Amino acid sequence: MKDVHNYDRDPDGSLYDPRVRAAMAGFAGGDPADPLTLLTCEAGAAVRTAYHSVERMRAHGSQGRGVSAGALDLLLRLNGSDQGISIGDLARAAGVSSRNVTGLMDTLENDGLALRVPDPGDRRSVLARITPAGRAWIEAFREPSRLAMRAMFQGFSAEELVVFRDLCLRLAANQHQLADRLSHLSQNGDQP
Amino acid sequence: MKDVHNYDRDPDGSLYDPRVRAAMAGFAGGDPADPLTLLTCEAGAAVRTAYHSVERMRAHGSQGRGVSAGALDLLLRLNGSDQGISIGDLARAAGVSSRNVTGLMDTLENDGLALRVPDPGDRRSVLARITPAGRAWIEAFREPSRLAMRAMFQGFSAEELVVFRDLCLRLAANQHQLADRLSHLSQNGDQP
DNA sequence: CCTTACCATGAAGGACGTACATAATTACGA
DNA sequence: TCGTAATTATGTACGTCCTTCATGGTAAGG
Repeated sequence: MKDVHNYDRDPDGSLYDPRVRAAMAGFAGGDPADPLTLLTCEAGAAVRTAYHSVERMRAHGSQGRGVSAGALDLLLRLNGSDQGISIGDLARAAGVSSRNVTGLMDTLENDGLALRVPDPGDRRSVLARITPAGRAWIEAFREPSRLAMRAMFQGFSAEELVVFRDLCLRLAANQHQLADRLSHLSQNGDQP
Repeated sequence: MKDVHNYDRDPDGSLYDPRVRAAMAGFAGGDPADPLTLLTCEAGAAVRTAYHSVERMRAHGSQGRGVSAGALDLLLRLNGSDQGISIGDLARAAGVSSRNVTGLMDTLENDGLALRVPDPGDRRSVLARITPAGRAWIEAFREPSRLAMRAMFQGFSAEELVVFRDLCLRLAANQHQLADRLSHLSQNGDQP
């Protein structure tokens, strides 16, 4: 499991993964008129790597306390709301299926960190709400998590963090727009 | 599953997710002497979002052709090598357990896209090698994937792609250094 | 030679995520 | 008003990724 992390640096000083580049060169490779394809492939792989790193750190901090990654996501969102959030809204906010949120809420409810209350305005709907125990859990989680996050982003300036967030969300926005277009294409015919 | 994607923009024009910020404000929140913590939390959440976007696009392109995300990762790496790569090396390169790579190789071998050959230099080791069918699969996958990647990173300049890759890998490098330090700490006593 | 370390894999399990079907409820149109 | 369609949460059933621990085969160094 020990990963010999030999990233290299391009002439401009930016990091890259030589193994990824070797793999992608044979894939996106030969066309010199299209250097952007190689770059996008490398960037896509880098996102994957970064995500795994974040998840691993998160696991160290939360999994040891009995809450998994997806459940933590929900709990943090619930912590930002007092009256509760419906299952569907949570699913849309997190970009996952509502069935998934139902399952995560089951585990949170079993642990006593959240509970379901009926939505007074819609009897089909269920509001998920954080419990005092949930808030206490988050409170205990706060400081170690803060330190871990700071360590993860060690060496990042505030400007770099902002740029990073912006690039990540632009990626997500592009994907979403694309997915919408694809689903509309498959629903309708062809030309507008 | 339709996600109403209402990201907002900070005064400087950079994207942020208001729901994440609301959740994180209550968590990393109040301390005005430490604005970086909120930023790091937002950045961490953004990585997660971006990763899911990439995975979803990848699923559209490959899962429909019978190869899952992890297996595709392996196949691309194998495509960059002719004589083959050992299971352990693949695991270290991808940052996952070797057991995991064994399982993914099983599926690739069942599909005929890769095969195992004995390592002439070490009879314990097994070299994973791509087959002609594997290369043909990749060839067929190349053009749709290229288009999808270009669409995903639409609006990204070459410089932004480089910066993005650099930031992602710096994150991964930090995490790795941190994990090493933690494991050493738990192995040894305390002070150096 | 023999102990130690390494390699791939079997076994078992956890977590995330999906699709489809269903019952309850709401919304809307004739 | 009544009936049809849409929405909400959830049951059922899967698939994939990833992990840890245990095991048999092999290499390396004393």
